[in-house]
Amino acid sequence: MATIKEVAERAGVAPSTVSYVLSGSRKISPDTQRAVRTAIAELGYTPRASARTLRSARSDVLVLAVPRVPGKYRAVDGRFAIDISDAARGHGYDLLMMTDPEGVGGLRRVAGSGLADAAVLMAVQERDPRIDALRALRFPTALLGHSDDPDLPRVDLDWKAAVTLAVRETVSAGHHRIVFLASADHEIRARRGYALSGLAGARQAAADSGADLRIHPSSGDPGRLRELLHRLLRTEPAPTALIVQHLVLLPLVREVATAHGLLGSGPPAVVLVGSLPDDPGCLRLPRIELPVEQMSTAVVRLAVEAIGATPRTAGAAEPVHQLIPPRLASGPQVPRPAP
Amino acid sequence: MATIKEVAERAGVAPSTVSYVLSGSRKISPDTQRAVRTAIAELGYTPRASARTLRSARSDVLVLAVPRVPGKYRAVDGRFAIDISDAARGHGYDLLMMTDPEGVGGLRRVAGSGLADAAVLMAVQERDPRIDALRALRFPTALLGHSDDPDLPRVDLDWKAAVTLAVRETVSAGHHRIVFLASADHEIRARRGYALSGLAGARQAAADSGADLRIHPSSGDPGRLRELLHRLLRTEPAPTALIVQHLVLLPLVREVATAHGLLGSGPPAVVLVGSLPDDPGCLRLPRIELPVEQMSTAVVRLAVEAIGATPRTAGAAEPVHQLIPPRLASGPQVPRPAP
DNA sequence: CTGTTAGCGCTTTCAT
DNA sequence: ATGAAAGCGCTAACAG
Repeated sequence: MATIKEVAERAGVAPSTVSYVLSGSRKISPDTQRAVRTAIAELGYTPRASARTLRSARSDVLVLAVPRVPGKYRAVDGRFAIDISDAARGHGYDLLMMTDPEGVGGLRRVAGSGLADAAVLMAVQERDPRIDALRALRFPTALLGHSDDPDLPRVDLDWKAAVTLAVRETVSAGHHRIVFLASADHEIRARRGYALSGLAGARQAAADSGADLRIHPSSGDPGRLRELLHRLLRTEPAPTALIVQHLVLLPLVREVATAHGLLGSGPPAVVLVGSLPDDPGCLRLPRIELPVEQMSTAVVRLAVEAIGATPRTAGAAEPVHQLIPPRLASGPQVPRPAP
Repeated sequence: MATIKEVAERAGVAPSTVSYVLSGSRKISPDTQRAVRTAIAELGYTPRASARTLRSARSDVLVLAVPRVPGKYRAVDGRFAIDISDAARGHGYDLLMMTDPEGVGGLRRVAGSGLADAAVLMAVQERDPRIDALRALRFPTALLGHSDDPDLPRVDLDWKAAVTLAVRETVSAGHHRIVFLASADHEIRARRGYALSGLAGARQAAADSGADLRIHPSSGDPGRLRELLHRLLRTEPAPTALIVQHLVLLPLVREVATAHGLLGSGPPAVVLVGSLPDDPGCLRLPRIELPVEQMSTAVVRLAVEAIGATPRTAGAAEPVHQLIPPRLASGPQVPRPAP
């Protein structure tokens, strides 16, 4: 409601002085400071974001492109949205959601209109059209998740190391016959980064440890997955531990694992890779969590840095590719196999 | 990059004409239209949001206040954020997240700065300070969830009817001894709307149906809840069905229910109230889902209507309190009790 | 049917 | 240490 002019009048100074008090970019006498601050408080003045943005060409807003598949819902998306919003506030930015039901148009509009200063792209696919659109606009961008694109800064969990770590922990607990339930077959066919890296990690861990690691893609279809799991766990000699990267159907996995004695009254011989922090469904299982908060902080930092870098230093330094090292969640340990 | 002036020059018209072509608020000849649209396309022109907002005092942005409890995470919040973003786009609005780690300051700043035109408040508490702040600014607001406040439009699931429906369905399937696991005791003590309404629904359903409905608050503590559930399900004569409103620890509930034979190879005698749509953890259970999409659409509509209503019709008509009627999710039915 | 023009509220030179 | 004033890009009232 109140404008900078009204504040200035009430404080008996020029509008520019009020502006300088607010921005701190000029030395102002203590007396004037006090007068201005009093007037601001009395009028409940808040600067108009639009005027400030129009003038300064900075909106202090980031836009988050959330992937959206109608009918499907991935809990991880909402979780990142919230954590990234927190991280953005920590850098002085607000976060605008772009759920993009209209394809790439929404993002282009927000970027082109100056509504946001930079974009964070989630769950990037190979040859993502959103990347092309933002690049065409020379819009500062940071990626969350795997991507082929070598030019943009990005952050991801080191999925290969994560699976390797899970296998290593399971082997050191004494397990020799282990099933690794990898990402779903459709994710592998789509060449998703986490899916391929997970597989690579499993293969390497198998070679390194010499354990009998039975690697198998999961399935997005509950019926198929149930059948598959029964088959894998029934195989003789029976596996004593199960490592799961495909967590979407975790309840089903639990059910089958329970039937085969891997879960029950004793400590669970099921290890999760990439679970959501604080997910009550995972609390009692040994696991490597998706470091959502850490990844959010990191990707926001990259996006903000890209704002300063883009105009002048057009791709000067090499882009940052930040792989977060996995950590075993504190709490439940991988149990030794039954004797 | 390009401005309206450049478009105008290229099309050989005045800037205002370009503006009118864009807004459609004036009749423009087909020839001029074409020339302008061509110029827009060639230049890749996107109007500056800040200039438009400064001029028109409308930002076409809604702000969503997401409640945030450090260390806790409720999957439902992220889900609503995404669905509300979709709904907002459907009304021509973008959605700004406000995760409010700084308390109520962020919301006040966004409202006061004109960054957003209206607010949607999630998970409103009794005597919510955010409501006071927004009311002081006369900022258009709509609420999602229960609230004491009678003055603001709001949307919620009709939790009382939901629990009543769950009980009715369970009774008509032939169950006579039923346990209702209500919200957690701390939620009831905090007088959360969904908790109290759920209890009320259960009491009324018990009275109406004459069934042996054992109503009990849940617990947020896993250890306590496990013990409680064992006790409730062990009581003789043994209950044949379990209705659950407290879903946070559902995996634990499943575990105990399985041990008592309510879940297993046969159809599940566990009924959920307020589960998230598409949650793989709930797919096989009979349930009344939280109608997230419907609620999101409704609350966005109320927020948008509040924008038009506030300036002139200051609280003219009575505020809308929209209770969404519950529906049994298609799919699994409540099974008859074992003979 | 189209053009001219006056600001919206702020930041930032330039001037003192 | 402070003021004065230009102008960011757009919309809408006014003027043909």
